[in-house]
Amino acid sequence: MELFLSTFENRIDKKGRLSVPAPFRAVLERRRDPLFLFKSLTEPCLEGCGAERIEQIVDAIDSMDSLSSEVATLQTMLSSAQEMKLDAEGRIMLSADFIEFAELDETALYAGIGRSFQIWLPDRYRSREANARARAKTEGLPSLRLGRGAARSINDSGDR
Amino acid sequence: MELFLSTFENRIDKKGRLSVPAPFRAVLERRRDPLFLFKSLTEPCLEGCGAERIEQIVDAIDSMDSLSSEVATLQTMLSSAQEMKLDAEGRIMLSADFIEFAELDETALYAGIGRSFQIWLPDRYRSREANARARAKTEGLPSLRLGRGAARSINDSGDR
DNA sequence: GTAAAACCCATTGACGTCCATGAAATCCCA
DNA sequence: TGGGATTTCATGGACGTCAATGGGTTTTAC
Repeated sequence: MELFLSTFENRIDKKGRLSVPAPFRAVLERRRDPLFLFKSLTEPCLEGCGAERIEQIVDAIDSMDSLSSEVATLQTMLSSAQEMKLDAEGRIMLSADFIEFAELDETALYAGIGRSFQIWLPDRYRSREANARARAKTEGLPSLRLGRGAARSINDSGDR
Repeated sequence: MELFLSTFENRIDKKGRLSVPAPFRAVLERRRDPLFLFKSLTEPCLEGCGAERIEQIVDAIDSMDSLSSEVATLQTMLSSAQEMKLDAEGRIMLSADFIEFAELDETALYAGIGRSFQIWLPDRYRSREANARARAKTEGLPSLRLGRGAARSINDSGDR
């Protein structure tokens, strides 16, 4: 498995240490990829990704008009990004800044969303999830195209 | 990692000394690169980078119309640039000119933004960051299409 | 001769490393 | 197939190292 999937809830100890779920660690180790965390721009959660995504942001900034507000936005992402070193037990140390931003207390919820994952206050994540499902019922589903160009409806999407 | 990322807050002591964050020092040392600081053209902060980036600016100016006002503006950056010597503890001495320009007092905030970093008055930086986040919420994110083959909107920047 | 800058050393507190514990899942063998 | 043994994983604490900081002393410049 090379994707971040499923959700996990782990405790944050007094020193701010948090175990990375073993399946996520396996993904990072296989890719030989360091782990980066940064503050989400739009939601009260942390985002986790590999170095590749960080480099894309850097390259994007260099190619843009450095006076634009978009650049300022992207720079905000970079300046909140930290390379997280895992200790021998597979834990990361969350800075006070990160904990405060995501309003975490004693437990954190990892939500794998494919090529990256998020870290949430568990209750907040669940209420967001409930909202998303409710929206899907009332507003219908967003369009989802799977595979190359094939326009499939979601319901008859084959699984892998 | 050869990029400047994350933020750090360090004190400026009575003698005007300021520690460079250890991760930033590591980047410069690995590249055997001296550190340059210059006044930002657009914001009340200092910009820090290695010699390589200074040379890029020089080259860019050389390729422009030397009579244009843009060149005069860019030359302002160069004329404010100073090579910073680190003492044995990894500190730099900020000139009174730099301190006044960025309106620094007792603490300075380093903000890593990829190939360079900035030095801000902490409160001023945080309010600017809050603005960027508010903008991201209302105006949406800069389009960054990630992943293989997906059309990268940002100027389909190639690699570095 | 004076002031500023470079150099050297001490302190402290945060962070990384190492080790111990306990729980849960898996494996193995009867 | 059940039960015991082993491994994996999450968690907690102790300790050592290094970065940040502050102060003192020597050297340099004017």
